[in-house]
Amino acid sequence: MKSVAGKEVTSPAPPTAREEIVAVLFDLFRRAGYDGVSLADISAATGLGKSSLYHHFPDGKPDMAEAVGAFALKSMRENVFNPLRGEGPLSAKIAAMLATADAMYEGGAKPCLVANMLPSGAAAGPVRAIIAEWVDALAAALEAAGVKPAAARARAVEAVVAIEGALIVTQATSEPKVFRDAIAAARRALLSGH
Amino acid sequence: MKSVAGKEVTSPAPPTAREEIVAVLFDLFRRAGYDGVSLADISAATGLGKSSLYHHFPDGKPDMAEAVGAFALKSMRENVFNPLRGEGPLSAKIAAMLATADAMYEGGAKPCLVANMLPSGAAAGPVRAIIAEWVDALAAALEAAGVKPAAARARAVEAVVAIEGALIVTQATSEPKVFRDAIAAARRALLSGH
DNA sequence: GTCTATAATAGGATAGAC
DNA sequence: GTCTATCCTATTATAGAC
Repeated sequence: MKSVAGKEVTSPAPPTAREEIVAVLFDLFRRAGYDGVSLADISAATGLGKSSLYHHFPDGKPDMAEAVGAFALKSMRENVFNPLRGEGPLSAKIAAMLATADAMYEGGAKPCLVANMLPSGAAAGPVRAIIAEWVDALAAALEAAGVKPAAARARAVEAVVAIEGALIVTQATSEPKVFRDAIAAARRALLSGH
Repeated sequence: MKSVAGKEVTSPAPPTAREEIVAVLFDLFRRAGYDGVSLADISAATGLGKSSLYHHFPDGKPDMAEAVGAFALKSMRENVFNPLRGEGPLSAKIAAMLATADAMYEGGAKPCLVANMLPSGAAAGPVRAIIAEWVDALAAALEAAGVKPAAARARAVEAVVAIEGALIVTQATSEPKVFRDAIAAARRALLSGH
């Protein structure tokens, strides 16, 4: 059993050492941002010396950020985006997505990697992809349930915006209720008319 | 004429040197976050040597962050929160607030200081106050227009969440439409029933 | 109030042994 | 694959002249 992004998942293959390290890096970068994490921090959190880190990530910190971005994107695809594309009623798919998101962000207690990587510009590709694919997957699910493309896209954007905004406001205020309410509001907005 | 937070404002008194510096610091910190800005960056942006900076901010970078936080809070109070508390119809107050916010964030092109200061924890007091007072001011305006306290607060939080989230998503996607749509949606949500 | 010069430290990165 | 030791640079901060 491995703990990834705050959600327990089972792995088809035993995780490599590198994957274990990346999970630790993910936690560091999403909490403090790229510029807020030093190699000393990483060394302490992983228990590895700097040279060991350079063995796994030859290009150093930027390399680590890319690995974390790819890890986060893969994790979002598997746990959040793909379930939206499956069969079944829209309400079930939305409920599954929101439950997973709630778990990943630990009810708003943990910030979003996307938000905290933005100022540095590190791993910009995966960061952009996470948002873009989230919107795409949501819009596709709404369309599959009969919502017109333009409206589906608008609702999808609004939902992702609400979740990202709620994470910022929850971090700023330490009020988990803000995140809970945002999840509930997103569910209502996404399912209105179903 | 001075340019502050992207919005032209007139000052009752001539701005002190320190205030001019803080305006530059504000721009740096909100773009790159506390950890993404070095004294060398600040020296280059202000044209001042490091010793001059320590003359104005004896405690160094944390001192600068506090000054920027206080500046941002003051700016938000004067330009965003206070207008919400005045007389007049709700629609006018909301319109004024959204127009000012749109100008300050330059249509979503510039990020929010709050979001980018969060990971470091610098200036946490002012950062928290900006969000809390924004919600309070909005809720008060809604209540003054007859909305029940609980509903007013919920709508106020949703509006601030939508704006903060739209700034994140706009930064991530470089799609200014996301921010424009969020402003429009916030206006509709805040005025529903008026 | 600003400058030049200088510390002192932290940060990122590498070499080479095991 | 990990370690110790080392290197170089950036970064923060201070001293003292003007």
